[in-house]
Amino acid sequence: MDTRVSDAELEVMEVLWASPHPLTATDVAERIPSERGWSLATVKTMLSRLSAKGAIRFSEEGRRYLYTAAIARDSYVGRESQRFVDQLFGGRLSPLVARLAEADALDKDDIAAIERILKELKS
Amino acid sequence: MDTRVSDAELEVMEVLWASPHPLTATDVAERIPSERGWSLATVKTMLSRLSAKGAIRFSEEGRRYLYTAAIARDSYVGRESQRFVDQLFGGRLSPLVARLAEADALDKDDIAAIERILKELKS
DNA sequence: TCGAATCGATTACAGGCGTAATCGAAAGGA
DNA sequence: TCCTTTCGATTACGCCTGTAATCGATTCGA
Repeated sequence: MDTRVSDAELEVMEVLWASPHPLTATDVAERIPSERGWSLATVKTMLSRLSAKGAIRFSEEGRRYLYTAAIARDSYVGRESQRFVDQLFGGRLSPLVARLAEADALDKDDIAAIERILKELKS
Repeated sequence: MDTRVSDAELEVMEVLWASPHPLTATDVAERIPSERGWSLATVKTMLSRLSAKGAIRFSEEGRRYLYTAAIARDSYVGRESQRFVDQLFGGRLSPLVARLAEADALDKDDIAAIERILKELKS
């Protein structure tokens, strides 16, 4: 349903989403960007909490668990995006675009990509 | 700096941002959407916390305080938007647009508005 | 065989958040 | 002059988060 994950938990989700196959806790820890500076224990806590909230699943492989994401990145990100524009922009995307445009946060490529998407939409 | 406010606190900020003049705690409480169902005490807690984090200011009017936002909505929203696209879309807006487009979250008007903004940008 | 390493589970602990109730001081009404 | 109301400040309290340490069980290496 509307499972939400914290910022730190999201880091773990990204690792699982990026992997084509299930990962052990150690595997996950190894793939967490080192800037995070997490201990293995911390990663294990995240995995437990994510299991508890149903965002990931695991199967047992001997004494170890193999974790996989239980929700798709696309749908998670879609829900969060909707939520975001609802909360700050009354559900409309254009004010967000305007805000980022003013802040020079859009480069040529990004702009071109957006235009392509919109053109496609209208056809 | 990078003051962040919680969802509930944001509700209070919106009230202050929407008012052309300072408001007392009671004024704020009256303007909070009633679906929230907050008691006056809750609103006062929010005001204290927001003051503590520097998001709002107050001046004393007799025994009461008159509150005003200390940060502009525009800049707050700008920072949060940047943060959001950085976190979920690697800093690019187009994947967000794509995601919302797929979810049919864009209506004709919104699309037209976005196109206008982009056209303006390129000129 | 036996100590070391490793596993997931449990516990820890401070700070933030949502949602108030209570408190002492002041002001206002009768 | 009191009692009531109202103000901001302080306290409450349970859940979530970030960041682990510890524990009992198992496995692995020597």
